[in-house]
Amino acid sequence: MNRVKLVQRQIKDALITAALKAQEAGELQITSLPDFVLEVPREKQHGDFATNLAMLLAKEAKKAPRQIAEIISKYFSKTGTWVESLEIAGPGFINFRLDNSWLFEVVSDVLKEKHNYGRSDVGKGKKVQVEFVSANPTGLLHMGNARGAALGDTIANLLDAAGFDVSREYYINDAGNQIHNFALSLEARYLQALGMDVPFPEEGYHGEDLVETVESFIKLHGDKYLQADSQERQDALVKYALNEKLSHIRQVLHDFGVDYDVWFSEQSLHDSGAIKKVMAALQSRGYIYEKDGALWFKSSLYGDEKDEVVVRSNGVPTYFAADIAYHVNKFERGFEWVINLWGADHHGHVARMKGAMEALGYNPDQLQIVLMQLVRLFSGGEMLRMSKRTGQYVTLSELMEEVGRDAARYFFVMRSADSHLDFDLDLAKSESAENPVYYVQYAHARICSILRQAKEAGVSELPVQVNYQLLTDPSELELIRKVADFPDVVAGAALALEPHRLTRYASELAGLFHSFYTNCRVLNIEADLMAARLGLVQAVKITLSNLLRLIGVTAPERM
RNA sequence: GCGCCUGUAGCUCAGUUGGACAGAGCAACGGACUUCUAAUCCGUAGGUCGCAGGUUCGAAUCCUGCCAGGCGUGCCA
Repeated sequence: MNRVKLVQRQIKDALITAALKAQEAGELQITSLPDFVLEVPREKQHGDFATNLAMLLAKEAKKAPRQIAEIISKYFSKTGTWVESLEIAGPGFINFRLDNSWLFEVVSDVLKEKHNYGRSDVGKGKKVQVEFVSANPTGLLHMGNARGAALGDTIANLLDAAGFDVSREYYINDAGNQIHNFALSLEARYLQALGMDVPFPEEGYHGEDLVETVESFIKLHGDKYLQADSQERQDALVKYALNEKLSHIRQVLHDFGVDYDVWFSEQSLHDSGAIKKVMAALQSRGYIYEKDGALWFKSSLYGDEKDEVVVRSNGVPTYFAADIAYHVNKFERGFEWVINLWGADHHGHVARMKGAMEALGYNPDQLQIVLMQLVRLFSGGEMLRMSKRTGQYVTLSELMEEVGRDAARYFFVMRSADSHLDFDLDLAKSESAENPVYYVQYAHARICSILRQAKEAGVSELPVQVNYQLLTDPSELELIRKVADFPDVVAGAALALEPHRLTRYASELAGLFHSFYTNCRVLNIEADLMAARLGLVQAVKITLSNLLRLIGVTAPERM
């Protein structure tokens, strides 16, 4: 259990005891205690913690909140808590001021836990799956995919740190219409490359990368497929290109720091009969009907605007049908929490997907879709227009070349998923104060520099007993307080699936360190104080590096 | 038309289950380097929380209506 939680629980217990005593004494007319909060006030003057208990009791006890607060504090016993003093303030808050000693135990905790500091077991080993990116293997990864990669991977890291059993998965759309278009595009490029004047399909993939794919195909097979049957030619091209595209995607994501546990093929759902099976199940439960020669799922029962086709009149299942089978497969594999990251342009798909799960007897609440809004790229103050259809877009590998992996990952995680992301290329690559990534990394580098010099001076080993009571400067205490919050920040961000809380916390922690750094010297001071500060600085280093690892950003030793 | 997301300081955005005078970074202005990295720190200034109602001890947060922007509304994925 982390220190903050421990301290909070002690105060809450003491509050409950106080309220019950007041009730027994007949001073409070209540039958039950509300779910009150003990929170950290925004204003430092309001103490270390504050509770709204008295205000929540006002109605039932038929007394003014401040009066109730008086009664509760009269019966409040400080023994067994860190509370030094308490006061009644504002409309009826009870504010608590704590003895700073509890903070010093945090430093020892961090030094003991090292790279495990921040981890918790709130997930209780529950099996959770995060599916993200899942870009069509017909082209290169664009900015939307990049944001998905950074967010998805960080969410998975967070869940892992919060004690879930996490699996990362990539769904390969290697079936359906887009593969057909892919085949036609490849064939056209192939024939063009061999000197034939054939038109390029309107709905095809116009990207230059396909020309290169076909060139390497020709290097391998020459004009062997020029005379071949069109179907045979397309099959050979698609097989080759899918493989090439997928290994490329896998490599780029790996370079971005993202590695998957499972790559799941859509085609396998067609081949295994899983789609047919799940359609039959829906049909027998009465959720399917036929209209205009096609089979429809009654998604309008689940808040969808209208019903959705699952099997086209030509007998071919739609993407939606495959997706239903895919999600059934996920639940069959025993995942208790299934998380998907989708672009906001797929939001229309959410209601029917959850509806299909409900129709099949699964709990739709166990399927959670995180929607991310679109990314806009800015350079020189101008927005870069992008179009996937014409193949004109900035790819993930280009972005990494341009701004580096650290800045890219940090920037994508910085904003909450449901806000539009304006990605400023100039800012991301600027090596200056404006760049938030460097601000955080710099704090880590500064600490490493201190520790290097401590080592050279032969003072890096902390004595067995360090007297942290010597840390009394406000900048020291605030810094420790922030370090103490880390486990809760991680657990909270994990459960809410909100990785952007990490970057926010990162800049706060780094900021407090930089203030401490200007206020307090660490080296060449009195030995006992130096030991205490070295301990603190090491604890901050551990916290920063654990934090940056979650975001997928490096913690440099020098800058 | 309908559905989802967004609207908070000049700009980019936080604001966790409703809590005390609404926060940060950048930009602007003024300061701080003979001592552990100035990619830093300290300070000043800046807001009718899109608009109008409602719910309550209390609303940026919940409800209703309206306005603006994005996305969706395919037998595409």
